[in-house]
Amino acid sequence: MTSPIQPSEPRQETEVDDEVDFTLIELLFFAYRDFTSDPDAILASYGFGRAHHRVLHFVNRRPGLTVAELLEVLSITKQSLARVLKQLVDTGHIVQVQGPRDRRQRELYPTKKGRALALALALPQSRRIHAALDEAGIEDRAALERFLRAMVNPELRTQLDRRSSKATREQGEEE
Amino acid sequence: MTSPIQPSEPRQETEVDDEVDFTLIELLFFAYRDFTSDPDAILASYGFGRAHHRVLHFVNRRPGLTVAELLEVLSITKQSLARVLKQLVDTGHIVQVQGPRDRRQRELYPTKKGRALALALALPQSRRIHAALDEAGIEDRAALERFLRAMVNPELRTQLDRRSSKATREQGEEE
DNA sequence: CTAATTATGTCAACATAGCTGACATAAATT
DNA sequence: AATTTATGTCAGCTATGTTGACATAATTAG
Repeated sequence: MTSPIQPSEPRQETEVDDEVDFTLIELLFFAYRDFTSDPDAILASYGFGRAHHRVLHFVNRRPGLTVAELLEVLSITKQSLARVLKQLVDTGHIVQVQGPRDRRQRELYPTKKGRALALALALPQSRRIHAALDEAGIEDRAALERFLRAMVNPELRTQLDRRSSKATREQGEEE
Repeated sequence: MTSPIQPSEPRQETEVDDEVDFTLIELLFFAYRDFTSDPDAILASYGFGRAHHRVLHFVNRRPGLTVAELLEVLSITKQSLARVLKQLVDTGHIVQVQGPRDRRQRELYPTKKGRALALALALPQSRRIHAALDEAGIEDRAALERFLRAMVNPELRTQLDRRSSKATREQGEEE
């Protein structure tokens, strides 16, 4: 068994075996793994999974978006959405309203209950983010936002800004 | 169609409806979604999924780690790992070596083929990261690393630094 | 007005990747 | 010699995604 040659100089920050940034790849993996772990306990107590979380999040953020718009943001099929959305409607977290201009469309709105759950799920994630910003001593939050935005496929970046144009329209308070 | 009321002042950066940082939550979601999308096409052509990617990544990064260590890093059960690992072994991407001190253990090593695939999968991710760093004009990469590290649960941060302690041990070249 | 298209819903079958529980084996430890 | 540990394996279940086919109602095009 040949023992490997020890390099005379310590390993450089830039890995030798690659032109590939394994460090940041791995940091993203771990950061996101724990970031998504926060809401899981809450969801489990509702019998919900991450799919419900994503749907509720976007309906809460873009009230009045249509089924088609939601499918586009989530990049899933309508059959996948159907099960999860039905449960959220049945449990009174989301309501479907016939579109005013186009009555084929179903606009999706969170109920009070839905907004409360969306907030409860977002809170630990928000806390984690801010604790990390503090701990890391991040002064330039805007730079982090720019970086994350730049990680998104250019053709999909419109999804980032596109808060619902209907967000300020009339919303009958339901439930 | 009632046209929405235009606020007299533009929306503040700090959202009004929440003490919750929806902006960064959503940016993390989209950034990670597209970050993980890169390797999917490659994996599909091998008949592999993201589970294979994660296993191969960590075996490549921590050559010689044991099955138990891999389970800990991935936070999955051995039954979940079994199917995926078996496929990677059968296709010659990973080899299992009986542990030298403890012969019950199986140390996992990537083959040349495995290393090549791990690199091919990591390349587009690394390119995306560096393009984003450039585009966002990130000068302080260390700050980003600190932030991502701080996002990880403290008790799990040891996983970040723990490059395999056996990485420099003998590795017979196989395949 | 009729025909075609669109938005949505639904049924059925399937794939992937996770899970629990139970049990087996070999090696190490007590 | 008995127990514990590391791993493997079988069986069945769940969550979340997929495709394909078809139905309905509403809008749009001709």
